[in-house]
Amino acid sequence: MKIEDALKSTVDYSKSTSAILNVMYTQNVITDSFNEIIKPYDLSGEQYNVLRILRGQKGCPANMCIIQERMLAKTSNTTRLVDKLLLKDLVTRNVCPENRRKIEVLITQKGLDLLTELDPKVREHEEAFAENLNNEELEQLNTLLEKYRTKLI
Amino acid sequence: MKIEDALKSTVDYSKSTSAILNVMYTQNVITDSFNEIIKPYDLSGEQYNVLRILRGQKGCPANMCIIQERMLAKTSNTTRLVDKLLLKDLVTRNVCPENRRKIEVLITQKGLDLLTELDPKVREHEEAFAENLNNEELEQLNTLLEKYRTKLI
DNA sequence: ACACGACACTTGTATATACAAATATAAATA
DNA sequence: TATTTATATTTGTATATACAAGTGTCGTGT
Repeated sequence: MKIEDALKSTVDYSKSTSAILNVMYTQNVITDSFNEIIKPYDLSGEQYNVLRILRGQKGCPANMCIIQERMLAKTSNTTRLVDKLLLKDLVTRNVCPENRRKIEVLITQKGLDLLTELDPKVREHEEAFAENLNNEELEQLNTLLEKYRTKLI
Repeated sequence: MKIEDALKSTVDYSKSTSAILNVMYTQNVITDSFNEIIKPYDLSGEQYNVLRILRGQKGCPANMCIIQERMLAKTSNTTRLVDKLLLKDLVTRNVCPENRRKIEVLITQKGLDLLTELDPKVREHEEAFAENLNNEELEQLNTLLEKYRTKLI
């Protein structure tokens, strides 16, 4: 569906405007659909994202800075996200003994089990969108988005 | 920059995963850069979006439903967004006399003037991203995103 | 050793997102 | 006409985003 129809616009947008709106709107569609998946698990999308980052550490503890720079939204508040995960026993949190400014965050077995349970559903979600394109188109989309967001100076 | 580098991932993602993350991350880059533009005007991105929708009505009042369905994020709370705009005298709000369930929201001259001032900056913002692609690529990106988000049943 | 600036994280406040429940009005139906 | 159902909007609560200010710790230079 054209972006103009999705947003019920009566006028056509320029290609530049369409591109911005297409990215923004597509992200909203993806997020809405992803929220459907994790809703039963009492987990927010950002909390899931943090858990994924922690699992990616493969046992090596992550401090707040590392989590922050791997998150999609660079400005979200990692402290409070980890707080929520801590309350659910999905992570542990300890002051780093070598550098007391840092915090060591680790995913618990309960957290890992939750991710394992979600894995097939998340994969299905990704595939559902990817299947709308053939392999070449999917590659093109990735290349174009990487190029599109390039900040020149 | 590849999405793996942007998110400091040590492993490569599948094309399906990359696509999701590319859309999400690109949206964040766009939003962050747009927020820079409107920050001096004491306006949030969503508030700007509502003002744009109201201007698009060309004098015809919009009710909450109309605003909602034209917004990028369908689940945002229109009532409270309009509240904020009302406090800044950027819109007016009245109960519709024909159907007292509905609310007639109109942009004020002050709101129109603000948009006029922002127009060149917003256009520049759109162009800055669009310039990373040539005309054919930009069209491709739009087509691919429209195709990508298609929900099949 | 001490002061100073940098670093890592936390806290506070405002706004926005997400979802459910509540309210008010209009339309449909018995 | 009275009751129910649908529509339009508001309100409440929890979470997340955005940004600024605050706290504690470390590293460096004197």
